[in-house]
Amino acid sequence: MMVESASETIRSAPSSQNGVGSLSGQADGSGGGGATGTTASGTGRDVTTGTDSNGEMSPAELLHFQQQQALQVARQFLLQQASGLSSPGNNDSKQSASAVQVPVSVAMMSPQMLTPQQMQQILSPPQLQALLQQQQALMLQQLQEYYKKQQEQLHLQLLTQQQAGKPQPKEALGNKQLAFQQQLLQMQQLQQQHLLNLQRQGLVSLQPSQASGPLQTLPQAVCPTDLPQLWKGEGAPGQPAEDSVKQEGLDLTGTAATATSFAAPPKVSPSLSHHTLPNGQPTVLTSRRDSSSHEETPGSHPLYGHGECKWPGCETLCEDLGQFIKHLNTEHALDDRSTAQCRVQMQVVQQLEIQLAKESERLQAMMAHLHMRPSEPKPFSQPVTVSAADSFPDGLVHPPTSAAAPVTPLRPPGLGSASLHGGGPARRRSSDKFCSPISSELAQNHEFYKNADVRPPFTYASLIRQAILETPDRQLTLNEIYNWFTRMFAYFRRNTATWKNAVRHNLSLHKCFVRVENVKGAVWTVDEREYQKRRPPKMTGSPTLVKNMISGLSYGALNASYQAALAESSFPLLNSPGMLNPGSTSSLLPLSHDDVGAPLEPLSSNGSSSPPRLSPPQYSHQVQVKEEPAEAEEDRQPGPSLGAPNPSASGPPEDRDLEEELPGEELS
DNA sequence: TAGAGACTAAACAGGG
DNA sequence: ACCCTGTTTAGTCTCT
Repeated sequence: MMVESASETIRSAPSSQNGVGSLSGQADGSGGGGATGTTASGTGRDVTTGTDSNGEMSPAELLHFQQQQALQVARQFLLQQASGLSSPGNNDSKQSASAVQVPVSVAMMSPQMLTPQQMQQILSPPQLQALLQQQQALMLQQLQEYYKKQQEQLHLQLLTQQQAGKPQPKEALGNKQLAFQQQLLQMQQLQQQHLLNLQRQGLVSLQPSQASGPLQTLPQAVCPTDLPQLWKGEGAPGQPAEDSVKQEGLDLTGTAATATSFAAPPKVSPSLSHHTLPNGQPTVLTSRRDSSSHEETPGSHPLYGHGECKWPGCETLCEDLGQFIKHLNTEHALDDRSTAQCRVQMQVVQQLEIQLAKESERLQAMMAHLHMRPSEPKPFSQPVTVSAADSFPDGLVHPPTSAAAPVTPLRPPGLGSASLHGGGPARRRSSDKFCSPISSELAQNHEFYKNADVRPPFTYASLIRQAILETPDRQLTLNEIYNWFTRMFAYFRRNTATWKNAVRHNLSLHKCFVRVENVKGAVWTVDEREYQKRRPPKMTGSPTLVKNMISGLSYGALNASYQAALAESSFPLLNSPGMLNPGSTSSLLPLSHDDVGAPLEPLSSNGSSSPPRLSPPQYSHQVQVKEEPAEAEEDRQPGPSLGAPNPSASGPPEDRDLEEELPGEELS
């Protein structure tokens, strides 16, 4: 009642989320990256200019200068490319084509007019990589030089102060250190933001090693672990941190709540902002937003969502953003604990990056084995016009691009074509039942769906059936079905009224669901024969299917949050003609057919207990179950629960599906 | 463009 | 009266 009505009110969220999505989509597509980039560096400059009074370039300015320099070099590079276009001996026809067509027009323009996006379209991925790596190395070098300079200066100051025999108050000394450290941290932040911006614009696709390189060098130069010691070493124990917090507090209180969302975090916990990949799904969901939140959702914070603090392991409830900011300042100030947590988080991210690299490699091998020719260079030249926001109108999964961009066009497991359309509860018409086998998909991505607020790309009917079949006696009450939904899918922990209604509707509507009066009440069972009838006899090679096939190849081993992270960068690719043009589609068809046919869900879902083709005995047995559930419960072997993903389910089932899918379809 | 499938919303009824 | 369960209808969207 209350819950229902409450959720009913929440229901309006999706529709509004669509609006948000479109908004962010605009921002993303129409130069949001550039906006974020300038904004990021802008805030950085605002922050830092005050602290640098020695006439030298502030860190922010230095970085800004570096960015400009990078752009200049890139432009020159482009001009060179444009002038040397007469040699179409490039191996990659696509790349050469894009390099030939665009630069000619681009070269007519003033080089300064080139935007990163344009460069991205013009340069081939390797070129971009090389270029940006070069620039990053340069930046790094200069930053380190700057750091050394600052350090020397500081030492000099300290020496002179000591020699002067006037023991400067500890606090003053500490404040100097503090300011210096702040500058360094801001440098890191700015560098990070710069890289993020570049990545966000698709200019950089850092391999894990590459990503960890530049990003880590500075933290190593100014090791985060040293920070607390620095704080404590120079000033009174805890005092500097307190001061800094107070300062931030002043800033926070001084600025409107709208401004706090962005001004506060980097300053309050610099080391945190250095790793904009906080843990877990919530952050993944919001971290993309954080780049533009100051533009569209001023009242948000990457570490704040659903009324609670998303700091790893915190989950403190905060009523509003202001309270959260307070909480952030008090509980997550720059101290040993926070620093340690950040380091842990950093390691988590690195591990994920490594894992991603491995899984990507595996995927490529798999796809290559299946003749999908995946190892083609990523079509970077494809303008990334399909914003992730379009793909995620609900704004739920907005993975950060700060992590290494996926090498292969991956997508989150659960996001079939359906999610491409409306996302959220919006129309997600899809050939869901043709999607990858729900059972294996669920088994492999169980954790993903469980944690990520992503709508599963399955129909209600298939989900209900799955829920029922997962139980030993193949029957569930309505409430148990509800519970299964909420247990298995984070998505269904919201909007309860909507999907529960849909579940009931599906149960009643589809003949494949049979209601059986039990002793305790009514239970629902699945009439597999009817269910199979629902399946159309033949598949066609629709793009949807191909997409589903791609998702069906699945990435079960991937961490859920990282899978979500993969989603964003993969969607544009999936939608790009380069990936799914008719030609490639046709080449994919055979496999897609197989895999898509795999939705012979009974096959994989029930493994041993439910043969691929439902033999009449099997069917009758199921009918029996309905009538005598208790009895059947005993002689039925509890089939491999899909909810508990078994490792074996990830491999063989696919093969089996591939083999038996066709005959299965003839069933109907 | 029509048809089918799917989703959402809502109304209604019966039982506890 | 309220809630849950179940049925039914209607509108809409997407895909073929």
